[in-house]
Amino acid sequence: METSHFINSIIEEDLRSGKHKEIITRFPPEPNGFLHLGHARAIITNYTMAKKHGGYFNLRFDDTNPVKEDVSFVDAIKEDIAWLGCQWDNLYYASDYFNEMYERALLLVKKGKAYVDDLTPEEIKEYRGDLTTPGKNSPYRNRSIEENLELFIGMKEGQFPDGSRVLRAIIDMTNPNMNLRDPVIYRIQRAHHHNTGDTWCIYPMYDYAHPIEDAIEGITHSLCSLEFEDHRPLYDWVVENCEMEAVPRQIEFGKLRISKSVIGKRYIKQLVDGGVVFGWDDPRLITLSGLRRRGVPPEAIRDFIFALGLPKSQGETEIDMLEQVIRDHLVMEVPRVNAVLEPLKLVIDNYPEGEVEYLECENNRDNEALGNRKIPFSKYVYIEQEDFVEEKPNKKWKRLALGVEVRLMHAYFVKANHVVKDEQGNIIEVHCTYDKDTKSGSGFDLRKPNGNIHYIDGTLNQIAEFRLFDDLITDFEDKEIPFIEKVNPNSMVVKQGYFEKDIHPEIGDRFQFTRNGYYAVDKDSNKEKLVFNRIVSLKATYK
RNA sequence: UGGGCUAUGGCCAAGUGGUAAGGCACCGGACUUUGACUCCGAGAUCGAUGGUUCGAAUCCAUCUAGCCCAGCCA
Repeated sequence: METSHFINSIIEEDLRSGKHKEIITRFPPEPNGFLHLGHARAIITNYTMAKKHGGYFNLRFDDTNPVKEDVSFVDAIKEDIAWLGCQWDNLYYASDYFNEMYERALLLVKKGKAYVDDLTPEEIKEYRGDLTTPGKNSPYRNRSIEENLELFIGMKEGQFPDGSRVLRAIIDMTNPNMNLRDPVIYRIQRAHHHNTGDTWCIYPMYDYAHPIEDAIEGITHSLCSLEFEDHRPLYDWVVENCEMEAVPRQIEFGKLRISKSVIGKRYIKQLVDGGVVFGWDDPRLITLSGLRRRGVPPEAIRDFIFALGLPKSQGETEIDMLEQVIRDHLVMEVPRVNAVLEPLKLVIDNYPEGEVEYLECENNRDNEALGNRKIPFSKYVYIEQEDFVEEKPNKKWKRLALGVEVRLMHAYFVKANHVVKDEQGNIIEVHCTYDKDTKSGSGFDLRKPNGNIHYIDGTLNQIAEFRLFDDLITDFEDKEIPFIEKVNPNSMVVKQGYFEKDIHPEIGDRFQFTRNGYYAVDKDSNKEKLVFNRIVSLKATYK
């Protein structure tokens, strides 16, 4: 798979020039939510860059803020990454480095590069200035090194209440880059940490912790998204002033955006917490667990990510592209079977009552390796309601209609003669006659049918539930409407219909339903009923 | 209005001075026991303007538009 983006070029240049002998990358999720498609880009990119150049790839949980994080996410994140096929070489936690971070902070204080500030959060904000106004130095900025040392140690020893003081880097309060206006690097926060328990009551801030984590692990290229570009000078400042031996390089790439979908963790969380969806693994979500449950193969996700490249531009990719990559993956790989989602009974008047034929049927016409199977056929069958109309509407109609002959795929030509309706005028039965000379496989070619439709035998079948998914969110443009009110009430439509009798799939198994789409067996299936998720429909040039 | 970044057909994206790859979508057409698949074909002068050059999407200048930054979040 082609990966010739600008980051790849930088890496190859670093290898060629001898700057690095091996490439070490990392994926540093914060364990505070589930992974989504956007993370997939980061994971796959980091993994691929390391593996392609013979290096290694670390998974590191960026757990520097215990009040926001939870172990429950750790296992889910690991599962998602493994599912994507990006097995990490090392598993680390930022919290493993708390001690070293603390020592390096001490070093900064001793070098006169950091100070303890007693300003309240509100005051810090005031002193920081704004986008066009330079900040002012904190009155505590010129404390002596000794005093700073004592106070910072005091912070660590738990002598001060939460939020009463912070450690700040001494950089430049007038810098046009807000990140350099004496950034806070340690805060006091008495919270139980999932990894370090109650050992610490001070926790490092991301901007301080991250470069140290990278340097400790010898990360050569620290990839992140565009919003951290402004943080790079601070990243470099920390590496240099903390005197880290290894010098990782931060490189930023654009975030992934997908049309007609929500990708932000906080938006997805709203949907989950609001009970709008089943959970983080709802098939309508583009979380990795949601995509997995829906039936999307991980290879398709990787191809999709590669197909997009790794730009710094800020576009939004149409979801159709993802869907097409998924189809491309499934078309040759999965069996093509039959299902009827909205059944209409077809009675073949001249077919003997009680007789059953088992007809030969390929599992995938374009992939013989998938073998054959037999499907039953008898006097009563179900076809899709949308495959019949009383009067053929136009020349392009390639389905059944009164007086029209079509082929029931793998079986015979049938011609519709009359219908039976209920009191409300709904068609409940279509009566037709079949021509026994037209049996599939017989080589009959004296007439062309008006199309080919599929069917499920009227009694030899199993009932199934089909879940069809549509856009979760509508009205993306309207910024006035609260996000949660934009949820599409028809984002999931459930149909009860029939599936072939002799196929007994496992959860997660994927199929193409002829003339309909790709489906996967959902975990809600049970002995009484199969439940299928529609992964993606077949392309339709009619309708 | 301070700083950082981005700008190639409807969407994504190659291209880094030599005369616009590819994918998705769309529109034609062929094939077809899935209106699927497959296969042909159509479609941009590169945000704007001005300059440098024999020659520019690629270099320079100016402008315009969009995104990000004022957490003791990551």
